[in-house]
Amino acid sequence: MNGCSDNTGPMARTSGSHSEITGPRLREAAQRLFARHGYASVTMRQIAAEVGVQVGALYNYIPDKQGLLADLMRAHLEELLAAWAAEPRGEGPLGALEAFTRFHIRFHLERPDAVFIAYMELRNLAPENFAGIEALRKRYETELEDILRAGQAAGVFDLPDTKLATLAVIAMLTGVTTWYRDAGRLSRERVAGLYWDMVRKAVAA
Amino acid sequence: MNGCSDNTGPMARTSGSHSEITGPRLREAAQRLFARHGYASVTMRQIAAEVGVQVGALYNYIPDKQGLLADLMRAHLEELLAAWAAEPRGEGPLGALEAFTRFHIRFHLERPDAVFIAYMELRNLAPENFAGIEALRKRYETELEDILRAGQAAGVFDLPDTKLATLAVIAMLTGVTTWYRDAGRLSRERVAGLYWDMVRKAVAA
DNA sequence: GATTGAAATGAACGGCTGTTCAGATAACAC
DNA sequence: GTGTTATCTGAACAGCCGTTCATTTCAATC
Repeated sequence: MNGCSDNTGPMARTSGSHSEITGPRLREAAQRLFARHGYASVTMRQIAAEVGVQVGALYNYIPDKQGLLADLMRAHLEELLAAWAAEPRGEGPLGALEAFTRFHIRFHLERPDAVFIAYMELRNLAPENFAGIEALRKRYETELEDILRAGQAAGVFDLPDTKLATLAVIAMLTGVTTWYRDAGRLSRERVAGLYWDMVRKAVAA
Repeated sequence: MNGCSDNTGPMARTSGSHSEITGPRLREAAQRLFARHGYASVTMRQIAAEVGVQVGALYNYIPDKQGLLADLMRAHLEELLAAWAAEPRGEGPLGALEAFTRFHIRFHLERPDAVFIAYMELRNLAPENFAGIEALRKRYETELEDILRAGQAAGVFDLPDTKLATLAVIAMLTGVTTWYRDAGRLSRERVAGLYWDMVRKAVAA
């Protein structure tokens, strides 16, 4: 009689095994809430309510709140690196830079919550978690830096300081997540094209 | 016998009037702690300890924690607008854009804590505070947008979407605060120059 | 030297925090 | 139909949260 999402009465596992349901739902709820209100402001009870479960049940899936945050960030960054690794590049440094630009904007606009967390909650990571996650972030940065360096070496780009240019381009591109809305006047492809215009000109020789 | 900073014994006002000292010190401590650990993670007791005072004393200077955050952000943004209003502009849209670029980087690098708070703690503002502060932020954005629009009209810039270009440039410039360190290899002037090179090329006709 | 009032103390308030765990429940294996 | 095991409940824990306030302290004023 009680459906899976009918929590009007006391129960433990109402129908079928929930282990494969609750785990993902927990991560989705936490991601949404962390992005919306910030890690420190979100309580485990809020997350539990969103999942439709009591607080204690969450600890069947996570070691603690801090571990949950670290897992979310690590998963996001690893997905980012894997997706970029699988992304087709254009020809030469210019083609690679265009591929990176369009990929970065597309990937980030598809995961606003995960992006928000990855950029805003670094300071809430315990030191032992911070190191590994910062390393992943660095690896992604290096992907762009390599492209810029290759273009500089080939004389296609004019960048007096490759490292600074890397950070400037990434900051500019990531900024799109702070204002873009699906209901806005610009499509994602149009936005990516406009950003690519600016990036191309900014690094051009 | 008891110095001002000697808090080994019970006392209320050990020497001189503290009202003109404690207020600013409270704001400085809060700004530093909010920037470092995030608004939600910082407790009033931490702030009080930093000031060298008991918790209750803080409430002689602020209405509540939320009001403290709002005051810090409003003060920062008003200072930003006032400083830009007093900044000498170069000639024409290109000169104005260079002035804005160099001003933005200089101003932001001089106040890393305030900048961090202004960009990261917006979601921790109560709705009634958010509206006013968002309006100030918008006013600053408009300053850059006006420059770009003027340059576009004059044919000096080539910007298919002025609004998007505004947000892209601001994001790129503000990003400098996330990596710049005084002990690094680049001076602030050098950094501003390198960013100006990229901005100039990115918007160029 | 007595009075005043700003400023700080120290303790208290109710409520919320992350986390734990014994016990209840229901799906599954046999 | 019995036993096992994964899963969840419900309650509890100790501790911290923002905020308040009666009281104390002391520079300034008369």
